[in-house]
Amino acid sequence: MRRTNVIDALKAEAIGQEIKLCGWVRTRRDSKQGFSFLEVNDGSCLRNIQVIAASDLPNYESEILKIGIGSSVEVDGVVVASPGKEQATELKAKTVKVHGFADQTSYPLQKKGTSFEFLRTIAHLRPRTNTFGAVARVRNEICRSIHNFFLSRGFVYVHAPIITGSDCEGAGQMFSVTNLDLNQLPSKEDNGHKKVDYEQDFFGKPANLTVSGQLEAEMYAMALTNVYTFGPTFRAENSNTSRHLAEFWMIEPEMAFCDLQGNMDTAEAFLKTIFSDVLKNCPEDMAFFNERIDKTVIETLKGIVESKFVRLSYTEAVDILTASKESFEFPVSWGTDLQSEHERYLAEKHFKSPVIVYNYPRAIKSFYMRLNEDGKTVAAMDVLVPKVGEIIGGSQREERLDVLEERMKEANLKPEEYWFYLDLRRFGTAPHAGFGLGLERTVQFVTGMGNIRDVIPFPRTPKNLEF
RNA sequence: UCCCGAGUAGCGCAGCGGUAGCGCAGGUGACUGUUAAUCACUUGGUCGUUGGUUCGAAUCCAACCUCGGGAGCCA
Repeated sequence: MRRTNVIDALKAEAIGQEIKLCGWVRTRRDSKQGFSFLEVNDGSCLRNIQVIAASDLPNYESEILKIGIGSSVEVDGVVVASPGKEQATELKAKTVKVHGFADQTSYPLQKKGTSFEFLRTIAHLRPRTNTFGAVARVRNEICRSIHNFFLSRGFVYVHAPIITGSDCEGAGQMFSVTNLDLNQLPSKEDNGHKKVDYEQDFFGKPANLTVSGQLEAEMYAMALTNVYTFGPTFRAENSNTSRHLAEFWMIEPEMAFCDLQGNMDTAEAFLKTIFSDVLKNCPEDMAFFNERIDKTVIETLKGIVESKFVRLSYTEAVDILTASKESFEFPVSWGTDLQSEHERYLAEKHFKSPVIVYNYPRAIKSFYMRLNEDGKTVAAMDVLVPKVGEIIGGSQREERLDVLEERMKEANLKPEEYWFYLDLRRFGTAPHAGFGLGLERTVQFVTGMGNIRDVIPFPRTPKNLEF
């Protein structure tokens, strides 16, 4: 018999069908009238299906009465209309096969209140909870929506490498990749100093995990026009916040013949598509988040889908912040980077909507961002959303060889290590732009989950690598 | 990494100087087309670790570890 998912067995159309259903028991209730109720969940949706197991089943005494939370079962039976108030259908069991019991004295999950902190210590079991099941499904829907958005617009999905040889991508601290014996490192003399001899390492030179796929995406954009990367990214920063991970997923579109304006247009349409897809395709999970996690998520997402993002220059942002009566811990002045509190004020209080800030001072942004005509600012943009803060960071790239070389000197970078990046400007250069979207921050924003460690299956953070 | 706050039964928490308690879970029994079922009884703890103050420390102090909130870095 073909296996049916819980989500399908719950539909009224299923009534009368004979099905096989498999899943994990969330709770068992017994009736002395001669049957037990088993709430079974298989992750296909938030809800459970109620299985009616009658006492005349051959294994009723021996097995069914021993089923507790966490047991896995395979049920053959008929879907019938439920006399109960809480559900339309239920499954009347003809056979109940127990694949595995779960010892109730040691099974850590309960029917009632379990903290996210505790669930992180049992990351192998937490997907069996309502919240983490819903997060997994919404995260999946967001990924589907992202691919749909780009593929339907003719973007090519490019796989950027995970291991990179450029040790100065500039986006943060990197993790080393080596197969040298760390207890017996080969060394060689260099100007009288003993240094690790990387020539003996696997790649013959220092290697790291990528902190961004942007440079690689730019190379493909300069041939395929519109591309995007979607993969894991690594930062070895000692960041202990609810918004940072050492390993996270990032989406980086890169578009040739595109300026900052087009970049902002794409970013806005992109976020709106994701939010509306989730609202449309995950109504049950979103209702759950709205009820249990954050009473405002659905309203917020709907508002964003229907509204236009506020766009203002860095200079205008500084003017607004200076004019505001808000008392900030850090003073605002033109030329310094916006602090978290400033970004939050703009998105949460002043505009109460996503905000795109663009044209930042050149001194506080990366070398590859295109220098504006004023000579003081670069064509950078950050998309700020309430609560999470920066969700997208991007820019139009510097396509002029001489300007780029000048900017690299300012940043103390060695042009020879970026020879391929500079080649793009030598051979058929073109204006281009792109941005990076943090997947986990997007999942956080969409679900209302407060901690980024709870929107990725197995979070990697400083001193945390158990699973 | 910095500034706050917290670590007490499997989980959620109370106790804040005199030697440990509640709810849930687990166990036993009763009851029930039940809905995080309900009711009664019951098992369970070197109070994060190490050291100090004290006649006496879960309670006060110090260091460390872990977690949370905020900051920096950023996505």
